Amino acid sequence: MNILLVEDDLDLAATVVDFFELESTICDHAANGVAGLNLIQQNDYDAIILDINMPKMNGLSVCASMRQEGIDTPVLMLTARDTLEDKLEGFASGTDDYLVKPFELKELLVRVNALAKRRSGQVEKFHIADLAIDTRLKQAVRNGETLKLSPTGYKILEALARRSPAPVSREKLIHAVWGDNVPDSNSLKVHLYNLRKLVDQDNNKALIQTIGSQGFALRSPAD
Amino acid sequence: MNILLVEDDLDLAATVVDFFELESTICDHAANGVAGLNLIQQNDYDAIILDINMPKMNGLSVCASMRQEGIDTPVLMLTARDTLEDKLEGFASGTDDYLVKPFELKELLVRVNALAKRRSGQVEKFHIADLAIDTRLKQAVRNGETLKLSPTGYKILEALARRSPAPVSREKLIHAVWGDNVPDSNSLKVHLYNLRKLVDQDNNKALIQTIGSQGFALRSPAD
DNA sequence: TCATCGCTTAACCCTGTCTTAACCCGCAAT
DNA sequence: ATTGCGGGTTAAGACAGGGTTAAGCGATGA
Repeated sequence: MNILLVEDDLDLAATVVDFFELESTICDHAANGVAGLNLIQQNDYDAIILDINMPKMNGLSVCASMRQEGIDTPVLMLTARDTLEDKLEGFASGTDDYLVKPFELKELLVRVNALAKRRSGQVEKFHIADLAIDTRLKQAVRNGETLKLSPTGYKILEALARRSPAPVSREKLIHAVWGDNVPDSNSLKVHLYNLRKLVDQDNNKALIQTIGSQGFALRSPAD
Repeated sequence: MNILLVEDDLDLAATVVDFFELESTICDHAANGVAGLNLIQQNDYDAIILDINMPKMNGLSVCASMRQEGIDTPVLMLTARDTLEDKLEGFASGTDDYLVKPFELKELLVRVNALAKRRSGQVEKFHIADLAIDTRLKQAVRNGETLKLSPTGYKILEALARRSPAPVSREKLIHAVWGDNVPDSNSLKVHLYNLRKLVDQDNNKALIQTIGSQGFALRSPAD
């Protein structure tokens, strides 16, 4: 991950940068608003932490400017100002979150992570062996090839992936696919059969496994 | 806008609901976690406010469950618990923001708005492959040529672009174009057909794609 | 006033998908 | 040995979702 900290208190900045690097997050730093805005325009960060009180250009202006330019990177404002008016002003200028100093580093971390995760489109991706499922795009890829799944087939696969490597009972699967309108015959069997053909046929490793009278699991055979 | 409040303190709930309705935001209410989860599964809210301490099912479990099912609606947790551990636990279960009681109604409002706004997007320009959309000028350009879109056609294209490359459901598209005054027949089909003729006809790459029973997506075929 | 444009509507068709009902097998319990 | 059960495999028909067309209507602007 790649974030930017704009903060004129150099001690604090160093602490924050170090802390983020421990979490294997690259953290650029700018010591004033103008320098920060330049970096924002040149790079594509996953999130930005903005101090409000800064020389040259304050955080509110930086945020408003970047929004004006159409940059929608998530912003978290960091400041000692804690009145309601200050917060409202912050959100009015387009910030996504507002944290008051003094703060816990860990809280800053989880808040920034939450912002960044959303930005990437709540990337919910599953990887089971060489199978990748993208829940946002509603598609699955195995061996670099996008699988041509039917709508129902995809739903079953996603439900399996969500619980992987644990087995999913028949009832859970049926509920995941049909909700409460359950078809009255062995439709699920057939869908599973077809799904297996698409997912496992061209491979020596069968990922869709039948577990006793428990249900089905998506995992590599070794596990 | 359409949000959900899950809160067992009925007095507080009534206050919040009233406050949001003043801002012309429809605010559903559930008095416990189980009821809340049901509403979440049945409806598509712009944001959800979750109390943590509740009978039957606490807010953390509600949040974790909905995320498990792939519902990525923004969540704001509301609670009297203010220790760092509590907050970390909240974010670990998948919340987007965390506000400690007692709180100012206005702060709740702007935070919820910030969460909801991020979903609808505040970006002005989109680029999907060789297609460029300018939401300010309300026009789209492909291969250097400005497309002669009808008003409705443009609205559909913009709605698709905002979620690109993820698919957009029929319902979402209809809502984006007509709001609540929904035409009763297959108007959307026809508009999509016409839109495809304008956008994709002169190109080998068809950007407007049909995704199973999920909806439609704007993305290049390779993805 | 007329012409044009865009929107809605209702048909129609086609294709891919879902359901259904078979039949098959192996295993375990009787 | 037999029976029942859980699961796998097929194929056929029904069905729905989506694509395509054309006609009519209202609004808008010349």
